[in-house]
Amino acid sequence: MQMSEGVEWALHSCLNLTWVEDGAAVKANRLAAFYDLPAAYLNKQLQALVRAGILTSTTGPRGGFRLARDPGDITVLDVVTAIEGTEDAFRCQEILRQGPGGRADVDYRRTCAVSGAMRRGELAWRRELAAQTLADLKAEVEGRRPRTPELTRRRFASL
Amino acid sequence: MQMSEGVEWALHSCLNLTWVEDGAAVKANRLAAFYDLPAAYLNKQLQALVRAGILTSTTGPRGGFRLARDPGDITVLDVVTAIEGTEDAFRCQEILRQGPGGRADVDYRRTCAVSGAMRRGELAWRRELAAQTLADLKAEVEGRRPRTPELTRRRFASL
DNA sequence: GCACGCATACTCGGATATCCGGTGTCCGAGTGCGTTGGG
DNA sequence: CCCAACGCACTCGGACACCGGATATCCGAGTATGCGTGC
Repeated sequence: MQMSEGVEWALHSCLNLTWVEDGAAVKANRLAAFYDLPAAYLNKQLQALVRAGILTSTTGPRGGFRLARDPGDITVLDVVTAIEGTEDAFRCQEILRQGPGGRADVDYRRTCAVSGAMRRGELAWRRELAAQTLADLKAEVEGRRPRTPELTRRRFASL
Repeated sequence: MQMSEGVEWALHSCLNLTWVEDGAAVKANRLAAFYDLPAAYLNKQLQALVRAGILTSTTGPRGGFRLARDPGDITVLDVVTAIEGTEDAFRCQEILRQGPGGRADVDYRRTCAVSGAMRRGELAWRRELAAQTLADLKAEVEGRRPRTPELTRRRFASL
């Protein structure tokens, strides 16, 4: 079980977008160059963020990506599910149906004890990720490295 | 991000092992037939449980697998990590190192805010899974379906 | 009758193929900008 | 000088290869059993 590395890229890119001058669109090209990532592949991840309503995209010259809403309204979970999808990591195959007393008309994803235990785990995971917004991360970074906003803008300008 | 289906097999198989007569070993063959699973592949998962110290194996005639310790001392997390491995789903690639002010001598897996957020999420997940033991699941099932122990033993006997 | 040794069948264990989703790349559709020509 | 229309360069968007890990399988190593033989 390993998460797509696109999640890390997406989170950092969204964070960087909180520091650009308000309203300015950033090309996928520059977002990729920021961390020396493959541009075409990062573009694919950004598209997923657009479909999820986290970013908005503009085509043509002076186009690019920008945050679709306030950083305080974007949770870490939003970004993760945009990339990884909404389905749980643990997919109950309902193997109990093949066991003794297994019924075809029972939804074992709800009744199976094993499935329930795993679901509780993922629920805790989601709850924790949903409790943190991009604004929280932004504030944490700025508290630790105050020059980050300026450095970020400068780096984008030089790419 | 999807978990190996072996996790579901392992959890159900361990649960079944809590219901066999004390001290009896069950062949991988029978554990697989219980839910109509591919025997050779389930065997591979059971080996992982043996390496993790959750099961003990005996070769030769009358051999098979049995629980290595009390069901109350086996957590759901133990089984999951035995199959999936101990490393986190989110692997911080430390892309900050390529950004402005990135240092080669800093461990960004500890200092990066994004990495920290993801780590907190997985910690909550682990904590939840570690809070539930096989004994808990066993009790839950027996409370809901009292005839399960008997049915399980009978099914193993008929395979 | 009993004990020992051996052959045997049985089970786990790891090495070996196959398949699928993530990774990486490319070219086409659509659009805003700059230019240029005319009024 | 101002405006409009055109061409163009630019960017996103989705379609197309490639690779590593999960899935699935098989055969060999090791062992407890059961039998046969000798005492």
